[in-house]
Amino acid sequence: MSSSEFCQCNIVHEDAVNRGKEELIEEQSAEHVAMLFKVFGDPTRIKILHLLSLDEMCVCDISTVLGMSQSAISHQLSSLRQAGLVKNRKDGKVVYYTLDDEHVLTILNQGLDHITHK
Amino acid sequence: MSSSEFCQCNIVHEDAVNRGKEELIEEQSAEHVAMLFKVFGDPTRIKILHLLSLDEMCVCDISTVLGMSQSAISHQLSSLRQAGLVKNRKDGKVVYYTLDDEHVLTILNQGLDHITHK
DNA sequence: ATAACAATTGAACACTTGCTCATATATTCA
DNA sequence: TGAATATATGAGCAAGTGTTCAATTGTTAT
Repeated sequence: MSSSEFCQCNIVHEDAVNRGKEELIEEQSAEHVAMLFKVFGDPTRIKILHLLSLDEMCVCDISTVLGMSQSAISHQLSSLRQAGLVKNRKDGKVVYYTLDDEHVLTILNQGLDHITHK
Repeated sequence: MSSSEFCQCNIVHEDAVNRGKEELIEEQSAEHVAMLFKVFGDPTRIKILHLLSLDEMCVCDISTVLGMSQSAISHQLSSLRQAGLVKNRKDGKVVYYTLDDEHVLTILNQGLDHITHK
């Protein structure tokens, strides 16, 4: 019933703590998932993902629709690409972006669903 | 086929842009969803949510399991509470936390699913 | 080759975030 | 009441984020 270096409490619930320690998600997984969600955690990126769920779009189209600089959009697309949420194809000077798979859309919709049914 | 103030491109795809503008997610919704995902976008909060999916836990238990200060955990629980992801009940000096609904767990699992099947 | 141009990239900067430390609040018990 | 203690909160700070601005890359057309 002793306390740890991190907690001055005397009444740690041992069974809950032990079970927690056993089944604790791996550090690596926690960071990986957090990184994934972090990418969804910006309104500009949400709007981009939503747009790409409608149709393939080039950088210029997206920046026009969102009323933001092409550079800002390009930076965000870079994040989305790195996170594996979008992919692109090049046609001449123009680069077209699409969602990488529908799993991405599922997560987005889950979020939209959560905020509307609350 | 003209450019806007935000984009120097000459070849905007009008139909894609118009459709995008029509169906564009509302600013408010985009920010709301982003805020939700942002809360999932931290490894500590992921671990807390995962722990709470196993069992109700008090602040002290969580800080013991995660090896983090009680203050740090309390701050994070405050974020989670504000986002409506967890709720608490008070029993004497001890405050027990649980997930607010299983919708929260669904989103978390969706994320875990995504990173493992990739 | 040279100009034009869609997209990318890097640096800089304001702003946000997650922790620590110190303090406050609230409940229990002597 | 006063001491002990579980949790919450506020200030401060190092690290991270999203935008802008300037410069670069890679492709097309003259």
